[in-house]
Amino acid sequence: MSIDIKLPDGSIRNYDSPVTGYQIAESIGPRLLKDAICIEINNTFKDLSFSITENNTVRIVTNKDLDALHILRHSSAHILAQAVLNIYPDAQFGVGPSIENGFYYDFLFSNPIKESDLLNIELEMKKISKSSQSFIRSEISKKEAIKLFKNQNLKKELIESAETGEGVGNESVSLYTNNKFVDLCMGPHLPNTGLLKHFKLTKISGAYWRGDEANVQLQRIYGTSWFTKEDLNTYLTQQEEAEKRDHRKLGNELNLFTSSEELGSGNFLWKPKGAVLRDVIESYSKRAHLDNGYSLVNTPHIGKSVLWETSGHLEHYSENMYPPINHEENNETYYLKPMNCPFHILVYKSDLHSYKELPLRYFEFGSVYRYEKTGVLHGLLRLRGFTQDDAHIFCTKDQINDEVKTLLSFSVKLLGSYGLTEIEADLSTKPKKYIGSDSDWDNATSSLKQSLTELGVPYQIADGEGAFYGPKIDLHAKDAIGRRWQLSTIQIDFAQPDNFNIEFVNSDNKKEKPVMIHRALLGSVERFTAVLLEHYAGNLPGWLSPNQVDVLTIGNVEKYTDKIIRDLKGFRVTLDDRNIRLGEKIHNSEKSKTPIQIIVGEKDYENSTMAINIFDQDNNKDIEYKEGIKIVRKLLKEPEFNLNG
RNA sequence: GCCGGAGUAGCUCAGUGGCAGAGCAGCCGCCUUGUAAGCGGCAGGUCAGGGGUUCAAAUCCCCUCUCCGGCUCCA
Repeated sequence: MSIDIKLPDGSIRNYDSPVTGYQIAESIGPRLLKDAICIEINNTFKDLSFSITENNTVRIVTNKDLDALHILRHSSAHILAQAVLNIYPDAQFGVGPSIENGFYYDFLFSNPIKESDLLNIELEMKKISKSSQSFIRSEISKKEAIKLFKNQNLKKELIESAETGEGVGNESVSLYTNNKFVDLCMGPHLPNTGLLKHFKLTKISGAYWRGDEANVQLQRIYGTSWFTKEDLNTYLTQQEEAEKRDHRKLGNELNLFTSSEELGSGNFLWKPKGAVLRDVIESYSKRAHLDNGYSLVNTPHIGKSVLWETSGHLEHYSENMYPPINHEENNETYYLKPMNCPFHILVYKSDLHSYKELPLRYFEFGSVYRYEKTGVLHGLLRLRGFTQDDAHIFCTKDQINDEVKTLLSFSVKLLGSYGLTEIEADLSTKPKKYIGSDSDWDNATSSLKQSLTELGVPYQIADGEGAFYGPKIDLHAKDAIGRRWQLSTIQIDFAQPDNFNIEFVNSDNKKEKPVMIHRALLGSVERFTAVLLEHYAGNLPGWLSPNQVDVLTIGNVEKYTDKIIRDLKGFRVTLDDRNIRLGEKIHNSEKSKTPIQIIVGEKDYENSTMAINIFDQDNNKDIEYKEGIKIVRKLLKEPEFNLNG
């Protein structure tokens, strides 16, 4: 008996049945055998030792393959657990998958371990790696498995709960053994532990058992693992690069914003330079809105409780709302607003509307307050008080299609103006619990889908992730180092028009309910500022930079600098005419990340020239005056916003 | 909210039970300065806040606040 094995290049090799991945790799070449990690067969990955008994197509996965990294990291997690159990024999171990860039394993220790213990665990892992232990797969019955893991309650629970996954099948369970360490696992694994060479344990954290807040909290150890030293170093360098871009660090260094223990968590104070940056960001967006069919509205920060009862916020969202503000004398209760929509609806309701007016688009930079759990707060990215570039569009059902399409294109253009040009979308569809008719949902969802397709925005479907009152699109932007940030959200709402009973008069002179579209494009101004800072690593483009030009003098050229500052009126220019060396002035200017330095001395005054240093470019000396001013103005020009361009 | 780590001058940080420190920034002088930090001096502290242990606490213990890394959450 023999079997034919077809390889990805189309060639067919004949073997005596059964044949393993090892044997196939070996028959092709010693180099391949050395690099082989596992095999892919019928779209699943199997160990090299897996025995193939029938004709099939087989791919040898090598350490050059992206899929192999996943295997490496999964095996790294096993070795981590093995090391931990060697050092802490009474530790309980839970689950340990591979994740992006690395792996983790969850443990329950009798005494919590500390970050400083990681080094010791890492050394133990290195020992295991050096001894090159083979990973051997076996299957035993559930009953036997429970006996085997009699001292491991977490493992027992995994086996007993009988969910498939983590090596648990219906009747039997799959195990992997290396040396004396046994773990439940579907595999596949590296051929042996010796292939784990370039790794690092990175952090330690808490994690709920099986992801449920009600369960015991385990200690999770994270690590990263790679096939080559270069890859590991590249990753670690990238991490450092990301740290340098941290907006909290930059915000402090560049004097943009600050927090205070006395102020309380989740809110920031904007210092003069930061406030300028905010204002530039907001002004640009506001102009774009006003030029494209939006009306500006303005609404307060608090509203009476009846408003939040009508909107359903008190029923559905109260956990995230600040506690009520009671005015006992007047027997009134107010709430800080967690969203702007009820106020915009009140604006809508204050007039009678004709179908001829629709769509009506109300826009506001609305500050909202949400009582987020302390642990989730994160710089400007997750706050308790923040400002949405919020708008609510009131339109007819027939107008949804056009509105969404315009909106998407508006958002992509707007984000692009700030320099975020790589946009991807998530389309969230009908959840289990929802209101409104199925046909409304279907129509709205297909409108969203159609707009994404027509505008060529790549998207994924987030099945069942929509809000209970309507489907939505979230836009994500990729930054300069490839991170994905959620920014815009476009949400169709069938509920609020009902809750507030808002209407318009249609062409038959009948009252009809409009549909509402909620949308925030930058998301929150605070969060957006943080994303821009991280995207540009603090080196903001000229038009956004809080300070645009530093004029640095050599000697006394007051008349000349007066003229320069006059000719750059309207731009944000700072003069440094102190009696210190030029090198120091340049150093200070660079440190503050000012994009342009104009340097002038007496020679320049006499010749009517200037030197211009531009961020990230070669320096230019002896530029003729008018030419220099022209260059600077051009560099600082804000991008044009043209929706149809 | 939960687990773990941390909080020392405006900023970055050193200081593990025995006198509160450095660099930068600030202020005052000197240097007249042409492409990434001239020189000298002065000033700056509730060691996050409160309680405890100790002859003695920035340091050890407890509580609170704030921050950091995660988990959970983000209708």
